[in-house]
Amino acid sequence: MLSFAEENYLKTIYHLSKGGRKDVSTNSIAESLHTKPASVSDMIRKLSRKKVVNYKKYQGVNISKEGKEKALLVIRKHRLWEVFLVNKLKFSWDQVHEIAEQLEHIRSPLLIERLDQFLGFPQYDPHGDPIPDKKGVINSKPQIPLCDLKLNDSGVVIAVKDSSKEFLQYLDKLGAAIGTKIRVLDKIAYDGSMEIDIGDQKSVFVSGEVSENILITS
Amino acid sequence: MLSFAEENYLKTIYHLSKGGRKDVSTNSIAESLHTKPASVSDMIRKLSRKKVVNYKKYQGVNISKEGKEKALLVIRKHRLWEVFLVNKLKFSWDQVHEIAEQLEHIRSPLLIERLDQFLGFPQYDPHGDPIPDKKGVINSKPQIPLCDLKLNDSGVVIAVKDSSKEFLQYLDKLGAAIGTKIRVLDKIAYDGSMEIDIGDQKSVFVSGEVSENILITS
DNA sequence: AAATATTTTTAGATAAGCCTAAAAATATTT
DNA sequence: AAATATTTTTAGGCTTATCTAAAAATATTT
Repeated sequence: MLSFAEENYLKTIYHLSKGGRKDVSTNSIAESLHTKPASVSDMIRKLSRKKVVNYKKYQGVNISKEGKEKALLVIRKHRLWEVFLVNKLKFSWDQVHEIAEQLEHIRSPLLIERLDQFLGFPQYDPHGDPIPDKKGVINSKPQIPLCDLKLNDSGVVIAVKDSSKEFLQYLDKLGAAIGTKIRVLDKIAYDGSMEIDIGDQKSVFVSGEVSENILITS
Repeated sequence: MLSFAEENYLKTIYHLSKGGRKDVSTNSIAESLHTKPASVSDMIRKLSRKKVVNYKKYQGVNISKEGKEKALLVIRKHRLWEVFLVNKLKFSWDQVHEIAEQLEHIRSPLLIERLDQFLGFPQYDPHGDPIPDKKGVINSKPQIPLCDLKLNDSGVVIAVKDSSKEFLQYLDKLGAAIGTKIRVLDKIAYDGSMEIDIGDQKSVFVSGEVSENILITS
């Protein structure tokens, strides 16, 4: 059985190996977890002994089949709890991440099954991320970063890449919650920023960084 | 801030100092927590340094005002989560203790407030135990152990002293859930067992141990 | 009250998870 | 390809929470 710390490492390795390529570096794990590379080396050896990652010294790690299943179960729990917090307890989408970080480690398969049922088998969490099923299978709709849209393209906000409080509160302020229609009015080559129309209501400028973190379905 | 382990010790000390008298022995704590007396000595010193218990070597511990508040907050969380599991997720009363043991350590004052509201501000958990309010205040109805009733006395099951799976499943089998009327048909002096009428429906014999763990309101 | 038994504490280990500092391996420059 | 820079690992410590074994204090018998 994995400890809380082991689950957190595994989850991070899973997330990092989605964005980048197969092998994940020690430093990137340390950075994600706000820990030191030396601690990561230790933990990786332990995860390797437990067969949840494949590891060759100095070569980075990649997650094993078994490890991926375990990571996806933690992610499933995290996202289901987020739905609970928002839909049932009326939290806002920027308040739930930290609490779900704790709740995701509660061990009880029956609890998760019942929670899933209680919530009506939701497919997506409040940030638009897909919820893996019991077996870890994810079915996600295609998501395109806002920055990749062409001039005059439009689409609907379907998810966010960054779930930080700060970013979500900024989106709230813009009125660009999930489900909002967005159209590209202008693309500024100089700094990658964009002028966009939000919900056919107002036009605003957003930075390149923001446009990378808003995910659109067309 | 207290660790999970510290919270568990504190909760146990609180419970033990309710049943017995003021000073709680090292051995009794060790027994309750399935740990060794040496470990308890260590932990007590730590809790004492943190001012949540009063401790004089070889004299046992008693919980401080501050410690009692913290213990009651953990108990509040435990009992609210039990209500959630039974009322919302349709768990049976014998399934919830272990899960609540995990959930009680989740740290988020807002979460507990919202959960309380979501559940309709319940006063009692599924085992009949009173739920402390935000400030740790408990208002509990008088509870008398079944074994203290006189011949022909009757009352309603209001709570159970033992919340173990085994005991609760036995009560289910008897049909003696909370709210059930019970009348004393006979008291066997020899071994402390009793013959009782359950819900005006059937008469059964229960052992002295069982009759100590069923709490009645008259 | 002396002897014995019990309880409690201390001493010394162990494992998990983290750290800093130094060494080793790999990558990048020149 | 040699020198330099970066990344990763190892070595050695620290804290928390546990343990066993032994010592010290308290309780109970005789």
